[in-house]
Amino acid sequence: MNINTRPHNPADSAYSDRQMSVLEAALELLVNGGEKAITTAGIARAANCSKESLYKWFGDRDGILAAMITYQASKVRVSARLGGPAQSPQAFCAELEKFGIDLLTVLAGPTSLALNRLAIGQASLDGSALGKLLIERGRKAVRERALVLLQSGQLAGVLRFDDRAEAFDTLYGLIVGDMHVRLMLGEKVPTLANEAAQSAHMRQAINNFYLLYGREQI
Amino acid sequence: MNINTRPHNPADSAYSDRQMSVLEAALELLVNGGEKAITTAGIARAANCSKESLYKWFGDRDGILAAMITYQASKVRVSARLGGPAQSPQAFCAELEKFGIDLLTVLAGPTSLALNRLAIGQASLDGSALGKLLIERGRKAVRERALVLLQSGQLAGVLRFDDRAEAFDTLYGLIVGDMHVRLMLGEKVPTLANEAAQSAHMRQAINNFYLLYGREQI
DNA sequence: TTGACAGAGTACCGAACGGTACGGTACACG
DNA sequence: CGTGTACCGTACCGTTCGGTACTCTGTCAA
Repeated sequence: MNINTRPHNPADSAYSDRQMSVLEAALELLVNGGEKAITTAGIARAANCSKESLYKWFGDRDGILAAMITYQASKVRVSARLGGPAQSPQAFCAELEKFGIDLLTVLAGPTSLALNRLAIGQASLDGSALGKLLIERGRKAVRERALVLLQSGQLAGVLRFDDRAEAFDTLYGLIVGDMHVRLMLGEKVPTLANEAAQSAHMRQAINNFYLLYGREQI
Repeated sequence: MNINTRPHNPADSAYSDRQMSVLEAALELLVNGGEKAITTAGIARAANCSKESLYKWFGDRDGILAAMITYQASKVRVSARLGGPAQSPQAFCAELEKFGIDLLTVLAGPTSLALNRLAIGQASLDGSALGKLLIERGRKAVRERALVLLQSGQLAGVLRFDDRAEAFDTLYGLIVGDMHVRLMLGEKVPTLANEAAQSAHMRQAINNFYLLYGREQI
């Protein structure tokens, strides 16, 4: 059975090399020109393939958009550290800061921004299929990674909390704030302009998080 | 030559009653059907006006979208309390909680969500005009309100911080977190499902904020 | 060699949309 | 009463886009 004969199944993340190069071209179009630039003719031209192949592989235009999200999510699959329980507090702090930097880097990346804009622009009163896909494939990954990280911090005696999810929400809010929305709206966020500002913001966020959920009192 | 036929309007509303009713109809279309539903013919049909009038009043389709944002922002103009310096800590806490509830209520409102989706969907690599407008007309208002609120808290001796903007960012992150993005993606956020969950979340956020920026140590 | 097949390239179709033009109507004003 | 004006309703135009069909070329296996 050829791989091409199972097209529009969202759970199927196995794309052929040709299909991946097509999705790559489509992502570049999206990043550079927004949703308006994602036309079937445009993708076919940019990827040197025929429109007929696009429809055979992805079903319809929505299938292409969904495949773009699935493909990009499978590409960014972060190195999910296993939650090793014991480390020094300093090592854990560095781990936490690395997570924060990674989070901001991903959220501010042009491809992530473009896909989030795409899914949000499509959403309406009823739940958006692209939005669901983005949450399932993209957001849950970083959330899971953060949850095991927090748990390892608790086991190592660095952190103290009752509700892991609540602690994660707080951490996320302290790190990201409204930066994500502002970026998606096209604003130039000064916190991310240079390395120094970004590092200062991250230290501030982590410090506040420690004040709230650190084991030692202040 | 100004076409505005309302000489003695309040300086704020630059739109005539007829134009406002048209914008109201356009907003309803947007809320119910997303950006795709904002067609010139659709607006004209829903508002019982002619397409020619639309183009005379707003220039082109983008002008209609911009007018929708401007009009909605002028409508939601919150009662900006003047920063009265002295209150009891309890009164200030209630004020802060009221601000948080208002903030979440506005952000989760269908019209605000639809307009944010619209502006984000239009944004691209270069800054979006709608995004700038939304930030300028919508976001800055609540930010200013929060800043004077925080300052009054500092003057009343309840809060303690060096950088007002930094404190506001923290407060915003604690209250909103990633709820706004999840709502825009179409997710049903359980924190906003019922009054109890919302109130609990708000108390948690305010409490954390006090732990970070309250005057008395814990 | 030949047949099957995947896929590129192109032409085409119908629908929808942005924008314009025009006729008809109500109303204000002199 | 005549004239101008604002505006509605509708018809119309050019363009674009999603989706389909058809032709042609390269590849591979029997």
